[in-house]
Amino acid sequence: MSSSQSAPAPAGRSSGEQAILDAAVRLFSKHGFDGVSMRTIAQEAGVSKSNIYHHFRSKEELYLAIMQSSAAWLSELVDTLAEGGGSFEHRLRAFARAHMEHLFAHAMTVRLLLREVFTGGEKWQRLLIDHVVGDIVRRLRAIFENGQAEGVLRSDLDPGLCAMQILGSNFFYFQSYGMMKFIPEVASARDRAQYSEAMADILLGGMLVAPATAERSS
Amino acid sequence: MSSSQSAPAPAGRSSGEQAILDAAVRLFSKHGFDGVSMRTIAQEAGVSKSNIYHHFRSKEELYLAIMQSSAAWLSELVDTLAEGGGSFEHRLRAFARAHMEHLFAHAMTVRLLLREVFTGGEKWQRLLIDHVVGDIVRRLRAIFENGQAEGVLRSDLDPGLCAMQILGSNFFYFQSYGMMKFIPEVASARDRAQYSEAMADILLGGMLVAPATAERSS
DNA sequence: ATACTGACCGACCGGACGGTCAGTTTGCGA
DNA sequence: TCGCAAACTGACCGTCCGGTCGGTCAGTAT
Repeated sequence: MSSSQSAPAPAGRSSGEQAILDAAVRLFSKHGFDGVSMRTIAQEAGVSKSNIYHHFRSKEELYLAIMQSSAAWLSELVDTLAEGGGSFEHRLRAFARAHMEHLFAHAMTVRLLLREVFTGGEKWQRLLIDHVVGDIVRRLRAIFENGQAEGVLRSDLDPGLCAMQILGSNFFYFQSYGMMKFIPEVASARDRAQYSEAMADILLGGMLVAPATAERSS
Repeated sequence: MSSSQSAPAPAGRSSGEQAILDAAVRLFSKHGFDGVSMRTIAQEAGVSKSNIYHHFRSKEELYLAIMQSSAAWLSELVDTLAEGGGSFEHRLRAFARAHMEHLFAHAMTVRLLLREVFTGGEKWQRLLIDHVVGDIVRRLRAIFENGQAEGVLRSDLDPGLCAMQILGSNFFYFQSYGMMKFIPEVASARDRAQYSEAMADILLGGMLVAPATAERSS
């Protein structure tokens, strides 16, 4: 859990610069922008504070660089999420499971971006959505639209809304994972794969024992 | 949206102290602990910085006081969430809708606590769970257990896991609300009541058009 | 009048903050 | 081997931070 989880190195980065980026990602994802000082980053990276300013104009620019490369990196990884074929149900289960693994495998980066997506300013939200979130939503939505075209998915459902259900379930699980062990009522959900499977069961088949094709009443 | 959203005033609080608490809740919920200075709070509350230290020993204690009263306050409000009777389906829909309204009606307080629940230390998580989150989970779980006892809810589902689905959906919606307008694919979900209804439709009846009672396969 | 209290304030403290700058080291092509 | 740019450093700057201190003032019980 120590070395390799960070953004790519597109241009030739000096070892020092890379150390700075690694330390910054680690610290910012844990404590947020305001909770990390340049001195701490420098110390953690094993370089002088001045050296950071040699590579980055300001704290904001460093943060920006991290966010951008993280976003770009995650965006590429999203490509691997929904590459499979098979039935609608199989594709949806595969996507949900892959997305869940994806979140935990790159937890640091995800947490970093999540903070900005949920509490950041509009400009950041737009950027992140355009480059990361949008891709995921679009891909997932496509699965649901295909499902409707195949006649397998209920035609009265909004595909975008279905996508929200899957993503919401996964993101909430990801965010809650650390504290789930303190809630005995849901402690059984600590296994990711098991949870993902159960979630798909519910979303696909519903909760009711006698499925009356769910008439919608106000 | 200006005056009354804050914790209760259990003991006789001076107008100054209440102003401090109000300002602190507003600022902390927006910018987090590290993003707010005592000077800003004092200015926003219309009192001197020293006055804050007359009422609270330190910044941490002020934050603590806010979190505790917010948690206690929300905990009381939860009582109103699931007071109804009726069928399982009706109770679940009512809870989901009430919880959703609850989140948005007290957005500031919710955001304040959410930050600590998701990214705070273990001690804070335990406290918040014991006093707020636990209640909600337990209440919701009870609904599902009743549903199983009535034979309406599928017996192979874990009630705690079902609760996670409802809560996850609502919390994710709440957190994403600000940025949903930027994602055209889900822009149709901007209406809370409509979303809540659609979510309940999916969770209750499932997504598939031919419900085969969802055999679970690995 | 006296003594005491809680609410409140302006001035101030040491230290940490983001950021700058003059200068040294290092890697590398000519 | 020289030269030069890039990498890197330590000392330093002004500002803001959380927190303290001495003191004012209205109210109030004696």
